[in-house]
Amino acid sequence: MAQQEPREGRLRPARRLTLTEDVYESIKTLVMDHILPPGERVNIDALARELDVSPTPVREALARLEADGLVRKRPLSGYTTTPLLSRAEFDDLFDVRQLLEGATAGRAATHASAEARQRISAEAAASIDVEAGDGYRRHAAFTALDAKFHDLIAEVSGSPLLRDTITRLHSHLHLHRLYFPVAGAPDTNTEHQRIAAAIVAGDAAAATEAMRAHLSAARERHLPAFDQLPSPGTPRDSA
Amino acid sequence: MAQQEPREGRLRPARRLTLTEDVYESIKTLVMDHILPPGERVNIDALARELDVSPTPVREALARLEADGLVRKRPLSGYTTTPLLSRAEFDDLFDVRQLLEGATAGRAATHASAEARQRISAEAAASIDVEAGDGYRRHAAFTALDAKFHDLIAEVSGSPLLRDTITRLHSHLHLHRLYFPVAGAPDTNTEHQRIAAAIVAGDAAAATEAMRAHLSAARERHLPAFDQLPSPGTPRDSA
DNA sequence: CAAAGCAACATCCTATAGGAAATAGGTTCC
DNA sequence: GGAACCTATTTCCTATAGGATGTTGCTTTG
Repeated sequence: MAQQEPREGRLRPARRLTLTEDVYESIKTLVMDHILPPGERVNIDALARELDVSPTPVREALARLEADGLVRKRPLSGYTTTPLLSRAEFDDLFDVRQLLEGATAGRAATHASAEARQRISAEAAASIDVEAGDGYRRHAAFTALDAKFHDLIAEVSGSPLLRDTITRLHSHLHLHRLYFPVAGAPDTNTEHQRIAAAIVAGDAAAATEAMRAHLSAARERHLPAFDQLPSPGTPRDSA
Repeated sequence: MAQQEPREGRLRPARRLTLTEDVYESIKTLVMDHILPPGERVNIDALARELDVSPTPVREALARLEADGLVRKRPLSGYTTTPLLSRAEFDDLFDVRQLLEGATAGRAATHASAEARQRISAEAAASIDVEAGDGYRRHAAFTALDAKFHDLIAEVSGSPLLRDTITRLHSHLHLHRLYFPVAGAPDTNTEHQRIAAAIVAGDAAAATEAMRAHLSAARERHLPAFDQLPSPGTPRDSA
């Protein structure tokens, strides 16, 4: 077969050694940017053609994405992208985040090394100047920075399992899908700095409280998304 | 090709509609029962021959298992089963369990319906009479019952996401792999009943405390596993 | 005797082909 | 006019083949 040809691959960033890995990231991006709309059916062959690979790695990537909860698979009907968060799922997500991330903040205040505290402090300060670019780019950059800050705290908490558990929630991906226009960036930065200060000071109780308050405020900020969209969380028939 | 032949499949319980699903469960069982030893390389082709299917569904099932954390994939070297829990990972697991399952117990005490409280109470009582069979069978049955009890509380907690998060820890699978001989079954049942009583009484604080105490005690019961095995958690070189 | 280089092997990774089931549309009957 | 049935198409699911790469063992040289 002619598989040794260079082939003008469409989107393939750097060929990380395995095609499946690249395909996995590509599909994740497609889901995030609504190029694959929520609740829509995913055609494996079409996706393979689009990415210019064979269906096999696509299938493998989708299996991983299913375990991540980003797509669902109905036995003989194919894959569909996960619908947007319903209001109940949204509240559930933030309840769990408060539990998990409140714990990471508290642990970070206790366990973090001096160098780690430095990094957190720097990260909280750096996220102020995200003001360039249009609406979407700005939102994407802000979301990425927010995710980085939260992951940094989880990393420093000293519990790899807790960090993995939080990562698997894919909070920022779901929020990004749910709500495009960003609001309250200054508030977010202020809250981040308050969390960082508590961690640097080594006050576990204060760090936990600051994180929980931050998530509570973030939850309120995202709430309008449910009013402006036609019906963000109407569950498709999943018989 | 001759793929429409009935084919005397070796282990294929009921053909749940998709081969991949069955293969997934089969491999999970193989990992649990040490037929695939911890830290060992997994040969895709050999596994496919063993299960009498083509490599494709095996590959797809392994991708899901990797997302679950039961196997690891090194880019061009193949899959390996996850090593047994190290002492640090073991402690980490129970820390996270205390956090998560303490919360489910508390929520269950508050949110559960009357019917749900009934089920929990019955389940805690039923798990007493697990005494038949040889060592391994007895252990497997006990592990399954314990998992069922914990999942029941998670289900009743009213947070689907929290339940999924706990399920993804695969606590019982890891413990099962780590430690074959079971000990302290009566203690476990007593502790379960204490948790159930607190939930039935609707005392959230007591339920949380009972769950955390139970997990703390269970952690102590499992601890000898690290003394008797040669080197349960020695991390293989993972360069 | 040890270390580096080379060659053979095994294994993974990707691509393609074909059968089976579900879905959608049109037609016919009541 | 509506509903049920049938047919055609699309899509998924499984199987097989071949190229590329990593690994291992052996040989050779310093």
